[in-house]
Amino acid sequence: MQNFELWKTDVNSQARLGVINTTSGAVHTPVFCPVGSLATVKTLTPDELNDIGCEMILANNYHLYLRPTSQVVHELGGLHNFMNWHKPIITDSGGFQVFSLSHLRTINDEGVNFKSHIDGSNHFFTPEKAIHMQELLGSDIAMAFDHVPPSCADRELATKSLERTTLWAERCLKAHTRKEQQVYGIVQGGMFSDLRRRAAQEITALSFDGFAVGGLSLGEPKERMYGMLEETTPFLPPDKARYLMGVGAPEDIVAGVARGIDVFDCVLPTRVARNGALFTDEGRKNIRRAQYIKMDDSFDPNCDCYTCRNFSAAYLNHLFRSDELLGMRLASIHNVAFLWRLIKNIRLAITRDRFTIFATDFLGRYQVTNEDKRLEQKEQWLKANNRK
RNA sequence: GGAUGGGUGCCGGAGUGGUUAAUCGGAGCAGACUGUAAAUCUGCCGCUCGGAAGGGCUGCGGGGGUUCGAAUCCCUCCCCAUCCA
Repeated sequence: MQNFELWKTDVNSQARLGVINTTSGAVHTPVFCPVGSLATVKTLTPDELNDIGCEMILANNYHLYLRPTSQVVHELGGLHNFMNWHKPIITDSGGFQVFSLSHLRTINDEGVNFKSHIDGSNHFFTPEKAIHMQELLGSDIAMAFDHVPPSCADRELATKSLERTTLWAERCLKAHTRKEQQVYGIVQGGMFSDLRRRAAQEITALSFDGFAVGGLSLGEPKERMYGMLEETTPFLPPDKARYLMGVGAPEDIVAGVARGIDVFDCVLPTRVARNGALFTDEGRKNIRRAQYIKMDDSFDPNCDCYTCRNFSAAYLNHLFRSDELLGMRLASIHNVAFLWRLIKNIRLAITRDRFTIFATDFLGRYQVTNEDKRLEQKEQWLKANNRK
């Protein structure tokens, strides 16, 4: 059985329909993977994810290595057993933490020295170690250890991280021993078209089971990100799965599929849910708003998720205003279910050769946050948190 | 009746002569969040005109006074808490 089967390509776009075959089962694509870095999709049980329909989730090598440690997870029967999720799991190598915890690490060609955010202890990550630890976790798909540069990286840094990522990719493949576990390589290249192309060519020359596009959606404007995608996916082999890392805003999933992406993962639906924002066909809406205090109807009448079937907007509003934990759970269920419904609709549209019509319709209705506001507030968040 | 301590913006609570439309919490009103150090962060939060910059008005229990200037000092009245009769 092939690791990836391409079933169909849309006639009017690059959208694809396919299936990823893993030892834990099949994953139909396009697919969205909720993120459970610490072996838990925050606030949700595996049963709830199953009820929604989720086919694959993402866990994090770095976080689990620090606690409870990869070895402990291994001794407890592996990640699936440990967290009681028996469908496919993809693990991030820790490459993203090279970016997100950049102030706690130093990097050279050999690897990355992290100062643990938990207790300050030092840990040296190498590509070999990143692969070995993911083998201990027993994920179905392991990611290569990459160097993620910030979106503002200049040409020099983007080139360096690209070269380092290629070097590390080769070492990852060489270190990999578990045949039943797939490994995906990652394309970097910053915000430079030619570097993206070069990275794609270098990485796809290696015998990975699938290919990821990394280093996007890190604060650059959306058009930029879409542009970079367009410079990358044409250089990826059609017979391997393509994974856009860390992307999961509804509009970006649609845009990504249109540009030939099969797999997405993102913390957005669950994080945003914990802060009271719910996805709707018209865009994200804050359930805390005063307008919902007395709304006895379902928050989203178009939604058939557990939350919308059983609770009023007024009740959700109350839970959030009262800081009740159930609010975060119900909102998370809704947001993950919303994305899953989006994925199902996308698949259906591709099947019927109607993807571009669907995409135009969806994007026409879905209100996206103003770019300037996004960037401004993101900056403020970073500033506030760097103080600590 | 007496003693003591108090009365500050929606609430709690700083502030004891100018830099105070008034620190800081909470509540309230909005917004952000993209391979999770995120149940986090940001802005607004007396009234009013303005898109904004900025302007006007009112304001620290009530009234009166001192002062160039008062939430802050003085007088007086009202109210609250505790204690004593």
